[in-house]
Amino acid sequence: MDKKTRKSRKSLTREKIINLLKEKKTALTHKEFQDFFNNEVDRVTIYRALDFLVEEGKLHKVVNLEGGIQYALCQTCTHEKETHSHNHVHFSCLKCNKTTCLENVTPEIKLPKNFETTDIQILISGICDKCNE
Amino acid sequence: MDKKTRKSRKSLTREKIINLLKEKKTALTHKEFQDFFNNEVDRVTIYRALDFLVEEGKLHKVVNLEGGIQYALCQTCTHEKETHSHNHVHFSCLKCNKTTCLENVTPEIKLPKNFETTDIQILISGICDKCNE
DNA sequence: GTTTATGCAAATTCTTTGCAATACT
DNA sequence: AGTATTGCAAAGAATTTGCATAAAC
Repeated sequence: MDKKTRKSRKSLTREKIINLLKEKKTALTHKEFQDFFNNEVDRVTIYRALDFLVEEGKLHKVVNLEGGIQYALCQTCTHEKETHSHNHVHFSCLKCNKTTCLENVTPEIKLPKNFETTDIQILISGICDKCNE
Repeated sequence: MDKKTRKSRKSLTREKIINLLKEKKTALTHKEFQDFFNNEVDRVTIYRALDFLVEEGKLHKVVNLEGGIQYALCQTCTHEKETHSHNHVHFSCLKCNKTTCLENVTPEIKLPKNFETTDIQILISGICDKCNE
C-alpha cells in the first residue's frame, strides 16, 4: 500500500521494535531483532515493520563498514521529518559491537570546487568510551 | 588458499577487472562487472577475483549509502599496503551515478573523550563537479 | 465490515562451497 | 608436473512477493 494513503494501526511488532531499540540504545540488524524476539515474530513481519518505520521516519538505516544494514533510533532524527538529516557520525565499537549515533559530532568536510552535498554518512569503527578504560 | 603462501598467476578476469576500473574511473558493483563483461565471465569467478584483489590491496571495498558493495581502485591505496588507509571521502554523484574517491579531502573529526578510531568511512552523495555546471 | 497487520509458503536474489577441467609457470 | 584459475552445479543466506487468516478500527 502506498505510504501516503495508508492508515496505520497499532502493531505489536512495530512497538516491540521501538521498545527494543530504546532499551538497547544501539542500532540493530534484522537478524538481531529476530533473535531478541526469540523467533516469535515471523521474519517477514520484521522486514515489513522495519520498512514501515523507516518510511515513517521513526527509524533510519545505518550501513556498517561491511555493508550490513542496521536500524537506529536517532534522537535528532525522530522528531522533524523534513529536516531529517544524517550528517552525524555512526560509531561502531569493535569491542562491545554496539553501533551508536554520536549526535554531537559534526565534522567539517570541505569538498573541492563545484561539488554539492546532499547527504553524508560517516562510519567510524574503533573503541567506544565505555570499553576504553 | 592462504593469502600468504599463495603464488599468484596471470588471471584474465583480474586483468579485466582492473582495466575496466581504470577505464570507467568509478567504483563498480559485482553486478556491474558481470554486465560489463556481458556474462562471459562466470559470476563465481568474478567474486573470487574481486576478493583476491581486495586481499592483495589492489582494490578496496566501498559501501554505498544503501549498503551495496562497490569496488574501487584508489590511487593512494594501491601503492603501500601497510599504510593502506581509507579515511578519505567517497563521493557518489546522484546525477551520473559515479562513485569516486576524493583523494585530497581529509576531514577532521573530533571524537568525544575516550573514543578511539580504527577505521573511518565517509560517504557523501550529491552532485559532482562534472555534472554541476 | 473494511482495511491493516501477520504468518506461512514459495520465489528471487546474492553469495559461498565443492569439484572437475583448464591454463599458467 | 604441479598448482592456480576458471566454470558449472549446487548449497546456503538474505530478502521479497502472494495470499489467506487474524486483528484493529
